[in-house]
Amino acid sequence: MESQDLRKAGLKVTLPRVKILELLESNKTNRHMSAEDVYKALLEEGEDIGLATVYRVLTQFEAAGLVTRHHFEGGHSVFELNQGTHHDHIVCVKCGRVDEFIDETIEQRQRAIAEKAGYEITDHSLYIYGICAKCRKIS
Amino acid sequence: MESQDLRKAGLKVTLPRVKILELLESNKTNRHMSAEDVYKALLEEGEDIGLATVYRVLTQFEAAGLVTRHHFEGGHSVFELNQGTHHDHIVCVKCGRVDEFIDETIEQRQRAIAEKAGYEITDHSLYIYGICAKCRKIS
DNA sequence: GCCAGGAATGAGAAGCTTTCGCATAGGTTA
DNA sequence: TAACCTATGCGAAAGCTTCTCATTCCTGGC
Repeated sequence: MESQDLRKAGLKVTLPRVKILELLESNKTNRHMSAEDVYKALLEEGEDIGLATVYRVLTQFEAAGLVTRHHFEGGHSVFELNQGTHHDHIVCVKCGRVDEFIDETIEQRQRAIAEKAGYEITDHSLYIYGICAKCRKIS
Repeated sequence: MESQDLRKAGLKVTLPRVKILELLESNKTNRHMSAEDVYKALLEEGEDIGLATVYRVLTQFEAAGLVTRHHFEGGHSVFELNQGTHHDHIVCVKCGRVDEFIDETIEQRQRAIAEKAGYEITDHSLYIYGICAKCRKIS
């Protein structure tokens, strides 16, 4: 039940928040959605939710730790529901396809590097950009 | 001599391009400048170069391989002169300080991951975000 | 179940970075 | 040096994100 998650996060249970959370949880195929994507998907469902609200809600979700915001190249952000474990991303520069991966070796090295540089690590982002198998066949 | 670099890159030797390249080469302390930074620095030098030109020139430099464009969090880009070897970045979220590091282990792992996922790697970006030693003392 | 009060929403305007269009100025090559 | 073509500067415009504010909607208490 989504309303429980919202309450736990200290957020009022409102229709836009429930709908957006439902959408993110149901969207198994494309787990990485931009604010615009979310907005359009809601419109198609017949929900009348403003773009400003989508941004507000997603920002609140991020603050509450429910979603993670990724800054991809091209100047726009995508949001992803936090479920399961941490992972990094490999992005196809041709078709925008996003794959995920986890590599504990890299994670360890990052922690070691931050420590050596005197940093207290708060976050990290690793993106590999490339051309996926499908796009390589085409071109 | 900067004009040689420009010619080699297939770019006409114009005053804005020379000035921007000089600025990037001279700026040893802050090697990561936003377009706005470059624009302001040029104004302070008395050069009358438009912001649009700064963007255009930096984009051309990027295409020519002279500089690299980094997409930091916060929705703006910074540019860095390509000199020496590839490296990644660790950014202080408090004061904006940027340190660099190289880790061959991580590089190797990335290549292996891309290959396994069927990608032909074109680029990658690794940013570690944290709080630097100085900022940790303050707060 | 209903009401009051404060928080959330929607719509449009505004902010920010980045790009575009066009007339003018500036390199370049012969 | 002259003519050609490209680069520049300026303002406008685009794209994403945030803000403003009147209106609507939850929530907790009755």
